[in-house]
Amino acid sequence: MIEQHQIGKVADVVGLSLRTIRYYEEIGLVSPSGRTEGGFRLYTDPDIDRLRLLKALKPIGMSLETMGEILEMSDQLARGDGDRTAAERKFESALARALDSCDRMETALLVARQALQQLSVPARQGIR
Amino acid sequence: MIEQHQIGKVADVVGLSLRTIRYYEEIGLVSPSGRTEGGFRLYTDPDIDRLRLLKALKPIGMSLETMGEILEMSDQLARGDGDRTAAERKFESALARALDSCDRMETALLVARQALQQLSVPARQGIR
DNA sequence: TTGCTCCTCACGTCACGTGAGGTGGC
DNA sequence: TTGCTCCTCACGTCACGTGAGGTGGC
Repeated sequence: MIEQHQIGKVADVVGLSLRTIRYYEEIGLVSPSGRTEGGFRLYTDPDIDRLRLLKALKPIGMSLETMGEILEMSDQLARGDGDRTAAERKFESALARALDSCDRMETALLVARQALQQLSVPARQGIR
Repeated sequence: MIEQHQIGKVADVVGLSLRTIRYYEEIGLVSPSGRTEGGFRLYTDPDIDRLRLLKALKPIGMSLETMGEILEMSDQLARGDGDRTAAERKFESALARALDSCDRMETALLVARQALQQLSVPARQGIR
């Protein structure tokens, strides 16, 4: 029997808020695989993996729309429909752009650290 | 004579949009040092430095409110008013928290890169 | 005088946060 | 039966984007 989890537990293990998880469903990113009789959302492990991916990609400043496209392409490749090589190319290029975002973020982080250093140095001089 | 720059040039050299610069003024973060007769904003080099700092700290996910506090404390220390040691302590702790944000961002970036790698590996297997 | 740059509203958007009021399930 | 967890609206918020309609300045 497949393990089903309620939204609260999912939020806990993935590290997203209930609202965020519901919002991702609202915009069509991740829907629960089922519901209880009373309407409680039930998530399977693959559902949780999708949420984990979104949570992981969030910090690089990717829009939810772009993330949705990546998820969709990944699904399509996994199912194996459509034009394989064309789909593969699109997917690879999307991943490449995502990795570029990571690099830009890395640089931005460096700049931020330098700015913070610059800030603390003159302040110290003013005191001592 | 002090160099004055119009908002468009400032936006260009700093890398922020006109709207963003105006918004930062709206919420009290950075105001132009002057205006022309006709109402055009005029920025001096120190104004531009403040904007540069904001631009640099943005990627670490700090709220504009927090950045405002850092700017304010830095100003206060530069002017040298208030309780010096208390102000210094507050400022140092704010900077320390900012550097912590950088570290967390660094970790998040690592997780993002790993997630992207995981994504591309099974996709390739499905094709070959 | 013609363009380009700037101005102030003011509504729209993205990604949620935060109650309000109500029900499900061990 | 009592709590805790979940549900669906629906309005609020943060950090801007995006016109609309109008004026300034080399």
